[in-house]
Amino acid sequence: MGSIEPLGLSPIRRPLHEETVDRLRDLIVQGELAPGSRLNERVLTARLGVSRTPLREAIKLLATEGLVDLLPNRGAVVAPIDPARIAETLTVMGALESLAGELVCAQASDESLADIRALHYEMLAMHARRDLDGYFRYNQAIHLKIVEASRNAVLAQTYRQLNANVRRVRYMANLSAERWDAAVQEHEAILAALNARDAARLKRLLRDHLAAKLASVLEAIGQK
Amino acid sequence: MGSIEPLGLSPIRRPLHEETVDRLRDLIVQGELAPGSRLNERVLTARLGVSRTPLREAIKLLATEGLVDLLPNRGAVVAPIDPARIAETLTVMGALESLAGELVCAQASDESLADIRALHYEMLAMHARRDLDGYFRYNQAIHLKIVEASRNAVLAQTYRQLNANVRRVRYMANLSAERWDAAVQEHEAILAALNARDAARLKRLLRDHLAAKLASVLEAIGQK
DNA sequence: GGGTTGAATTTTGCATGCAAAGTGCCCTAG
DNA sequence: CTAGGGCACTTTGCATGCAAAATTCAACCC
Repeated sequence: MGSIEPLGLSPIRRPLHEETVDRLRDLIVQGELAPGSRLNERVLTARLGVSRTPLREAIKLLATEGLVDLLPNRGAVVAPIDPARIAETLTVMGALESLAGELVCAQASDESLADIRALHYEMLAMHARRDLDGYFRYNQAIHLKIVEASRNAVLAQTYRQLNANVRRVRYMANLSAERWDAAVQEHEAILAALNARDAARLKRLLRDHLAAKLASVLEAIGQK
Repeated sequence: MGSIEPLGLSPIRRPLHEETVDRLRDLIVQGELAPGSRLNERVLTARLGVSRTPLREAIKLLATEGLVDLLPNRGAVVAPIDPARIAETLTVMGALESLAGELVCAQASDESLADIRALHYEMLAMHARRDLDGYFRYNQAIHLKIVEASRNAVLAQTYRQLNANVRRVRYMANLSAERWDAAVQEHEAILAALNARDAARLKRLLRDHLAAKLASVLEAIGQK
């Protein structure tokens, strides 16, 4: 029954196609593969060190995430960053986070809330020392944590999927100082509502927060 | 520039993997491939008349939709119908429809609303003649149409994806007469709010309607 | 000189081959 | 008769082969 693990060494290889999806997604999200650029299979197999089969499976998965566009008989390109689509995505994410907030107030464990609080203060620290990258990381982590604390796996997965598409603009959009400060204020309010488990208020705050992010992101894109 | 279409004849073949995703999804949604049954590649290639490559791509896509579970090195199985997961999914769909209702009131064209009205009356006809299958079809069509009328493609796609998973229970759950009548009443109210473009009311109605469906579905599953 | 055609090359889409992991059956030992 | 081990078969995961579609590029015609 229980097979013997070879001495702590856990050579449980993840399937190649999974690994490839993640690596390719990272390349796209971080902008290393620019929006609009073609995904040449030969080039990518060389770059990623996998054969075409798992690569193609990965490309098709990312197409359903909206990160790449499939052109029949002509391969795939990194999906362009379409402001309208980003706006649509953030609208949906707003509704999802809003639902998450409601669920969190109703049923999240105190430990989850404590985790979120901790992340919040880490984020404040990053803001204090004007570390934008660090701030983004903790900001992301907080929103993800809220969604996960909702104890609704479908919600969390849907949110993560949409999020990949939005994260791409991060690397283009350098927050204005005012917007940054305002966002931190909004997070303070969110944390307060979370502590009070005030579902109605939290819902509204999260939704407004996402709406503000939408405005900020669109402005940043517009400048490009 | 504009290439000439070969005389109206449009022999544009869809990619095989796409075709395969759709066919396989139908088999699963309609229960022809029972929950828990293994997806043997050799068997399915024979049944669908495609080779393993597009089939495997299709299976991986359906895995992200949650219709199949991937077991590394042991293939794939049709995802079991998990009441908890169905509940989670319907909760998320409720939030999405609620958002859709809001958007529809704000910005849908009068034509879209007219389409929905028409579908509504078709559905009433099916209810009148106690045609459950026809009723389900129009019911589905109405909900999809609402989501599409929101003019948010991301919302629509997300909704459709979640919906596939829920449609499976349809074929198991034979609505009680009371619940059926109640659902029709709810639809009447929804249509009224839609006509009045009363966003707040529509939001609430759609959310409650989904919640009621959730209860009904869970009960039906419970009986199995 | 500009535009068009067409042949060579590249690239994709799908099929199939090969090795490793998994499964089950049978035989044997107790 | 049951439990265990080993061997053969099946199935998956990944790599590669092959044909068709698309792209490129250059010669040619007007």
